[in-house]
Amino acid sequence: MPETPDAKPVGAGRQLLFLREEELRLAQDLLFFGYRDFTAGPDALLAELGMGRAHHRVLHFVGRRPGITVGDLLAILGITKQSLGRVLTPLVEEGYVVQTPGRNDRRQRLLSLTEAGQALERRLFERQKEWVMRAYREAGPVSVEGFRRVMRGLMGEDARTQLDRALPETRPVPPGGAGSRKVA
Amino acid sequence: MPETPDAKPVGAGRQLLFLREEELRLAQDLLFFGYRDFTAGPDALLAELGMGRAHHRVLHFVGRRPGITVGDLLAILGITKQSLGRVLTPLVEEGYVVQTPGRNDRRQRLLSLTEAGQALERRLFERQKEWVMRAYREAGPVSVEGFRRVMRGLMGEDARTQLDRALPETRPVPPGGAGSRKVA
DNA sequence: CCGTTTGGTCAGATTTGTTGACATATTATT
DNA sequence: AATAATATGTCAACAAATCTGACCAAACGG
Repeated sequence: MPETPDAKPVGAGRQLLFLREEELRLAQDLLFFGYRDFTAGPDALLAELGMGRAHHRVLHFVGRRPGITVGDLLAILGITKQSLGRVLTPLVEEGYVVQTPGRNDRRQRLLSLTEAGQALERRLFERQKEWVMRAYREAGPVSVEGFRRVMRGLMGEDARTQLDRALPETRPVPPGGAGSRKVA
Repeated sequence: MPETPDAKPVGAGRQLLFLREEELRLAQDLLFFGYRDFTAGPDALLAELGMGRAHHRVLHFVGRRPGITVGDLLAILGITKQSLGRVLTPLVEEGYVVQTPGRNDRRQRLLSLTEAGQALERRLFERQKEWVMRAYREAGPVSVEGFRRVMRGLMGEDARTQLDRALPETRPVPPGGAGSRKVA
């Protein structure tokens, strides 16, 4: 918390206020341009397949949490089930995503990627990976850590909770193999 | 540049690769959630006025570069003039933006915000300002600098150029006051 | 058995983007 | 002066991704 410039010389206060405002407008610019160009690579690839960004998001989050329920996916994406349906149904029909009934609760349709789904998600990921790695390399590890902290701060409470649940604790690679599939 | 782990023990290499991939997937998550929540505040306000995010972008960039030409705005936004038209025309009709013919080239319609436009843009900005300031405060100045560097790295060449042209060099406040209104 | 939850679906609307074709005014070139 | 190029606007049709509202079916749970 820097000074609240009320008793300060007026010129300096003005300058500080100006800088703060300019700083924040710059943040707006950076987020607009950065996010747009961050998504440009996958967008191009998706367009060739007759898909859009919404499909990518589903592939991404299903890939991230295999066996996720429709309800949880809806909560993460923050959209209605009708909107999700129009993207998810084609993905299932075209063999990118499978739905298996939950064995505790058979109303649930647990979602996971097929081989084709994993392959497609990977192709999309690779594009973004190259792009992000370039930015990370140019900026250096300290900046990357700062980037992560600020981005996390830009998230609302709900999103933070979801992110933490999605990534329990940078789970280390299970040395034995694919053995630790508990809970659900 | 960190090590390029080619001659390293295999286990460590695996681990590094895993972390790198997980790191990058985390970046995807952060950008998705962060950008969404970053825009949520203005979106809500805009909805009340029957406008959308596209209107905000026009108000933002016109406010940032008063007197900008339609062509330059199109280049910044990266959309077609038809798309811009459907957002810009209402903004002009409702008195948020004015078009004044360029005095060098009278084909141009130089865009700037009216008083009402400035007021609206400010209301939108204030919401985002609070949000970003919270994130900035929580993260601290070093992280903010890192955030800026990474975001800039995520931008493509064109966007970087435009950003630099938009903000010639953190122009200092003209000490005389509001006297530098030339051009139009 | 009955109410709730989980998920799906149909229908219609909105916002924001796209192409393509043309029109108008103004500037630049020949 | 005639012609070409540029800056902008506009009409029409279309697509992607969201929304709301209504309704249905299967399965769970008391």
